[in-house]
Amino acid sequence: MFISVKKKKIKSTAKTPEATRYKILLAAFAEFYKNGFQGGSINRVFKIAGVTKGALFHHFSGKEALGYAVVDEVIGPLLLQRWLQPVEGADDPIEAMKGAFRRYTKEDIESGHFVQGCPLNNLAQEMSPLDDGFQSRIDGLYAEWRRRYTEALASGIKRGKVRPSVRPENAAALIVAGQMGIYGTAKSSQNKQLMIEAAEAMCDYLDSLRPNE
Amino acid sequence: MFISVKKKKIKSTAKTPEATRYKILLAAFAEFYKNGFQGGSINRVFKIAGVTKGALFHHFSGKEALGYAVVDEVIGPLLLQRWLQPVEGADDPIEAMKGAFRRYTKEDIESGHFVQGCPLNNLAQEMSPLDDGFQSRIDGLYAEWRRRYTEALASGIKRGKVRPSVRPENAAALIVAGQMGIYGTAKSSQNKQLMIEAAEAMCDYLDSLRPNE
Amino acid sequence: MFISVKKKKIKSTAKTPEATRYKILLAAFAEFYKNGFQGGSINRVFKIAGVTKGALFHHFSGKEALGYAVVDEVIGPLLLQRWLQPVEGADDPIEAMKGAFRRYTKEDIESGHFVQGCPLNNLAQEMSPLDDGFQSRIDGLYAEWRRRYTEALASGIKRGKVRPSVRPENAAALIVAGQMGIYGTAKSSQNKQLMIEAAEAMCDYLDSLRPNE
Amino acid sequence: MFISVKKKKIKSTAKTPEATRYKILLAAFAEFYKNGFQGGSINRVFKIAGVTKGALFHHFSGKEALGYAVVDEVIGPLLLQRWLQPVEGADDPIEAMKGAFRRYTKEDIESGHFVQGCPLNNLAQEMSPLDDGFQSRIDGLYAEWRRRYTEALASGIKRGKVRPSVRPENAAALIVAGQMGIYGTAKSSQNKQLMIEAAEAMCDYLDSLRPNE
DNA sequence: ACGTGCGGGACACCCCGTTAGT
DNA sequence: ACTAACGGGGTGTCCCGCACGT
Repeated sequence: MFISVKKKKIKSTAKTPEATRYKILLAAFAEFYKNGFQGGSINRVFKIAGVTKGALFHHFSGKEALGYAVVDEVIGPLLLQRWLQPVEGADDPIEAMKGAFRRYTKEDIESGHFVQGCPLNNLAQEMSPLDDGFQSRIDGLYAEWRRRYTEALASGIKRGKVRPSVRPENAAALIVAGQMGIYGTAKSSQNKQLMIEAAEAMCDYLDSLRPNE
Repeated sequence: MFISVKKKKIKSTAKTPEATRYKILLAAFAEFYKNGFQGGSINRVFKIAGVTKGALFHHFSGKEALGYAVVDEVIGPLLLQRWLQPVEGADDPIEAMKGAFRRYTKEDIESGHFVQGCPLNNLAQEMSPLDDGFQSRIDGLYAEWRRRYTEALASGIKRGKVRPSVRPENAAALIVAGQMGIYGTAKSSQNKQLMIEAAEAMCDYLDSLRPNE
Repeated sequence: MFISVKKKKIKSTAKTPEATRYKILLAAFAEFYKNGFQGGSINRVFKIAGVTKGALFHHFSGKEALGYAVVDEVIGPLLLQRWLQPVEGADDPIEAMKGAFRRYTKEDIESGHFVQGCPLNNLAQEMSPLDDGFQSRIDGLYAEWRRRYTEALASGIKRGKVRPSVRPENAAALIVAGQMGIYGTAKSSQNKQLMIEAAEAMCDYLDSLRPNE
Repeated sequence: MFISVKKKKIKSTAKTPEATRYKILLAAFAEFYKNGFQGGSINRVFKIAGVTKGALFHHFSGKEALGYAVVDEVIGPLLLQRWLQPVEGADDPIEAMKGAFRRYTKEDIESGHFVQGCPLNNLAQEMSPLDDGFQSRIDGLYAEWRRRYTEALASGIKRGKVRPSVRPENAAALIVAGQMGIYGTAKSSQNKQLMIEAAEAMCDYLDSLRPNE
């Protein structure tokens, strides 16, 4: 080499902590979504995120903390946006639930995501009995979900949109559980048709909650 | 030592290969039930089974084969006995389903097993997207389950025990999925009351399939 | 934001570099005293000192330099004050040595410090064969100690307070070594009584250096 | 390659568990002797021993267990052979102690081992305050050492070889402690001459225990 | 049919040090 | 003078599976 050009130190150390942290979070979400929490690898997480091990451990104190952050900061907001906001303040809760349900099952079938199931449900099944931190976080999300559906049904009863003999708590419990079951079934069968069938039956069930005219 | 007496090999190796194999299988079932397949440890399995690693690898070619055998030889028969036989040839399928459902949810609540969920569902959620061997075995079991419930509902329609407008395939899909969801919910909430509520709602749904008289 | 008001940097960084440096030094002393140099953690040091890693590396170029500074600036002065000054210019060196010895063994037994041994000895045992920088510093301190005790004994001989057949170098070597050994024994046995016994024997030895009257 | 010669599987898996175990033990002794227990590396141990990590963890459950085994199975016997057996049943305990002392200090000076100190003392200084398992093992060895020296001195008094005014417990405590101190001093000063001087002073002290004739 | 010494790779954690910035 | 993001490498641990023996 003739002329020794001073290597411009690109060295994109970057110092954009929020962005770095979020890259890690998203990579961890994907890793745990695919391989589960126990099967997920921290080494793969930081490689996929394109950061170093040091950066990961700077932002998260360990695998557990990373998992908790995924629940709190990724899965929670996702749940809120997908399933809770659509029924919030809806005039006809049954219609709103069916709408959200049809929309997202369709989306997940088309994108192929359905074979990996619901991220929240996956973590719930794997980690709830093993780790209290996960258990309380996950149960908190489900409880909130049930609470809002219960409210929506109760206010639907008041406005004559839902049959008065329906007990909102029980129905909400079944709706949420059924949803988990449908996603779980679809995942284990890897069968779109089956998902559609179960979704139709769920819509039939929802319709059965309407007042007999 | 003057005379080397051949030690009489009492060595209660016992030569009961079937029993050995079954001990391993049960220990593996318990281990995977508790920690999942990926989180489960072969080392713990053979220690709990009270055999050596060599014995385990003699009977099963590896962790994967052991997992498959657990599905085929432990979980499958369990499923059959618990959920399929009670509705087999029942006069009133809805009553039979409700009966099985009420009985086993009660049992699992009392024994505390409910916090660990359904063994089949656990494996399904964890391994279906990761391993085709598990996926096909598990889906086979669920498919059989749905098939028999579909049949039971169809024959119920013929005998006037089920409303003719019910589509048996869809209803069976929801019943099976709902069951998974209810067990999953109970596991992640660790809440008996919630399990009872959801079970009640499921029974309401089943009643809604009866003919309007 | 229209007008960017410069936040008045109250920021009590305090700009007291000497104080910061000393806090780090003391924390490092404690950490290395407890866990050894290799087992000691820089991360713990700066956390205990209540400063950041950056501050630590600003004042000390690395772990090694920090360790050296602990020897030079903490352990050295401590040694001087405890063991050297009391015999400095003493009329009866044997009495002075016994006095210092009795006083500090008593103090360390009462405070419980004796179970952690002598900071200098600890570092000496761990690091002398591994690192020349430590070795020369530590040996320097011991050499100074022996030198002063040798002098004290020699001048004691001149003044008739010490038996002339005593070779001051050898006796000083044993006194210093014995002291190390006694602290080491006490530390590994965690036994006060043993420390007292050995200290008594040491005092007997010192008395044996007096002239036979 | 024309003729595919079946590679004779030399594969010296060997299956000589005792030999393997002992190789690991010796390598661990050397590693911990040189770098201390905390600074010592399991990775280096099994590489030096010429075995694999699997073999190491088959024979020892972890670093701690390996360290304990080094104390029990290497250092203990060494201590016994070097310092305890020579005074066992000796007619003149003082002569026997001086003999052992002169012999081994000479050996260690010539071999150069003295710069690494006494293996037992090293571990004692490092680990006694940090780990109860080490502490009790090490203290056990020292206690045994003191016990036997105490006995030897007591029986020496009876036989007129030791001055009756000597308190055997105290003297034994100082002898053992002094020995530790001398080895420690030699190690930290890396100075042969100093070791000889201190050893001479120790012999003088031992002579001072004889009856005044 | 079963026991065990052993192989080697992956994992989570934690460490010390650097550097761009304030 | 001091901060925090970040770089990587090393550590002890544990795991699954093999192969030789009995």
